[in-house]
Amino acid sequence: MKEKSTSFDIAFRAGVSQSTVSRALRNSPLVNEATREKIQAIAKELNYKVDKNASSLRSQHSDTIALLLFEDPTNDDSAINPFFLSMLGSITRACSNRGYDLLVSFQQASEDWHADYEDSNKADGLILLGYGDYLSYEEKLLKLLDQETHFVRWGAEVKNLPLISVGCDNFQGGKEVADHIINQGRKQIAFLGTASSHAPEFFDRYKGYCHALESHGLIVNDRIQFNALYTEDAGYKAACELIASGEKFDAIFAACDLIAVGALRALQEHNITIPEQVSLVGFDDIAIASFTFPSLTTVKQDTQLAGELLVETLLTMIQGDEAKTTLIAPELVIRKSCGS
Amino acid sequence: MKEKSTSFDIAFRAGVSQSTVSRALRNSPLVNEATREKIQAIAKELNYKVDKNASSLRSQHSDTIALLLFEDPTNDDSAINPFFLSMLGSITRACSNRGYDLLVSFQQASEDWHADYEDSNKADGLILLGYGDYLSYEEKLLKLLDQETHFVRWGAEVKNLPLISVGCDNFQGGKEVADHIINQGRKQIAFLGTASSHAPEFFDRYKGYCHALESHGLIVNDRIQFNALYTEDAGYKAACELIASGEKFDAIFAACDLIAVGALRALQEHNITIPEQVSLVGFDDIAIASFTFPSLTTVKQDTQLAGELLVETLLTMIQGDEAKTTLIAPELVIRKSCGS
DNA sequence: TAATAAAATGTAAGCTCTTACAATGATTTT
DNA sequence: AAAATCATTGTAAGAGCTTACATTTTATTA
Repeated sequence: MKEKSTSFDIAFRAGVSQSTVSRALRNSPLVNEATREKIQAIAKELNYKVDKNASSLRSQHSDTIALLLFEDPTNDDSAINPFFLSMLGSITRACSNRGYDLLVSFQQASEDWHADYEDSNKADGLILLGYGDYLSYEEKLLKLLDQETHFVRWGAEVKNLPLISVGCDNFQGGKEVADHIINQGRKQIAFLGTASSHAPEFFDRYKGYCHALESHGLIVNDRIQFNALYTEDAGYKAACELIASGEKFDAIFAACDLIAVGALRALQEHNITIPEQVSLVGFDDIAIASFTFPSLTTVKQDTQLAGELLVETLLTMIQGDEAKTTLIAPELVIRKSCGS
Repeated sequence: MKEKSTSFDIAFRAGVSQSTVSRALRNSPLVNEATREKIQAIAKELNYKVDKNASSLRSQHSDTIALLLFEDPTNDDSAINPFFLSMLGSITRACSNRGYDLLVSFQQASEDWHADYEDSNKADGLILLGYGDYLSYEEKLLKLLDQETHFVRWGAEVKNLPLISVGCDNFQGGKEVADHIINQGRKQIAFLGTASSHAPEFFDRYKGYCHALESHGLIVNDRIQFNALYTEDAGYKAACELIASGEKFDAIFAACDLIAVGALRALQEHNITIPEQVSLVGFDDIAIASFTFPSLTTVKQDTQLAGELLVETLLTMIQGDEAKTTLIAPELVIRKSCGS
């Protein structure tokens, strides 16, 4: 690299002190307008940019936030759930709109990700993203809390921890799905996902589904509930198990679109027609959902809004203000897979 | 935040000088093993992390790279082409495998993105990503070159600029597509994309297509070539124009999958059957491609490899070694949309 | 016109590390 | 036993900025 100029070079050329340069470049009201313009002109001419490291070191904040995306360890490192990719996109935009830089990093929940970004002053705060088996890293969250690290999570609330998060109203979403299916006259609605707090989002969707069933006088049948986590493959397998079980079912509620897509494949391979014989509904509304055949009825989570909110909430915390957990309203998107 | 400990605190507790702490924490061979272990233990106990800003400032490198993703300005800020999202994922992984942090940022080609990241020492180098109308920012690339900034681009080579890039062999990909379609007996193959150097990738695909046509004794017919850039909407519109033109065609080569998906929609709305009446082929192999109905024949670009290569190449340059431009082999993925 | 207030600039400390260089003690060589 | 070598540690100088505080200049008021 060529020799870089420093604020001293600018100061020398402008005939002022270095501190005045520093102030001028940050548009401090303390400096005379003429002086400031002169300094900024010289800076531009020399291609000068304030050194981020020096600046952050001195001021003790980096105007940077770090996004930690937790990957599904069962997933062989290739595809990331498109839903999170979409979140990533909106978070990136939200940051840039606010003049913040964004550090992105993929993590395994099991690894030593906590205690890194903010402690080393790489970032002023963290966003934690991923379908969360928060149980498996509750201990790390506690440490984060203990260190007074600023962070927000995407996802469900965690029982009795005072965590700030932004999430979708999964219970409501699950309820709307089940209501809709029931209103279409289906009675045996299988659930593909997980009814355990290891996947709190799925669990909440499941609870909403149960609630709807019960309020329509239907009973929840365990024998048509099969476990599946996050991936298309898992969905495929769960659906195969469901079919093989011999249990009757006339609808499937998949806990996320990827699972639904896998289930769709399984159903088609078994020549089960959708929506005639079986209704299928997913959750997330990833791009793929509108292209499957038949197109997939699902629940849209507004990722654009979610990204904004996550960043907004985190910045509030960084500023030292009180932030609170927000719930985003889900939106049922009706397509062909449930015989609209 | 709580009071953070510094290397001096560690030094005090360990009864050594601060410089020894600094060495110990970076596993310098200069320090005695017993001393090092003691220091590292204390550091761990105090939750100490080396301050990234101080470290980068002093050493003049940040072990960080910046990814600039150029958005299509015609796109109203919502969706990013899934292909690039996939690249983003693989780049993130490649960085983290090498212990580098990654700064991600979306940019409009028109804006003042150059001269920022490396000049301010935020990053040691840049990766430029996006379907590139490099003409529109040639001037900025020149400035980057002039400033001796380290950067790699994803995409086609640019005429006579000495730019290092990693790209797909688009010519070859276009050729394979056309060869395949022709071998299936189709003769009037429309092209939806752009035959201009404003979108060099598309142009190369087009040239490959032309080459294949000619080598099979077919002539390239301008009247069934319609402009479309990057988006599904553009693909839809271009296909509509094609249909409205009244020209005969029995196949469509779309310059990217999103265009193909748009074209698919247009064809279906006009009750044109695929692949019976018209074969349809795309490019990129985004996730959606395998879910359309019929599933989309396309050309896969290995994003996993591409990410690795981009990072690898950039790091080579950062180390001061000679790096060279690489071309990735395209792979034709045959599905149902061209009547395999 | 002197006293006071306001605006603009300068001085210097310090943010936390890395690293060249100097110093120490232990070990080996002659 | 003195000289030379090696391993380990310490000393101190920045890297380039921000900011509290001091100072100067200019405008305002009595």
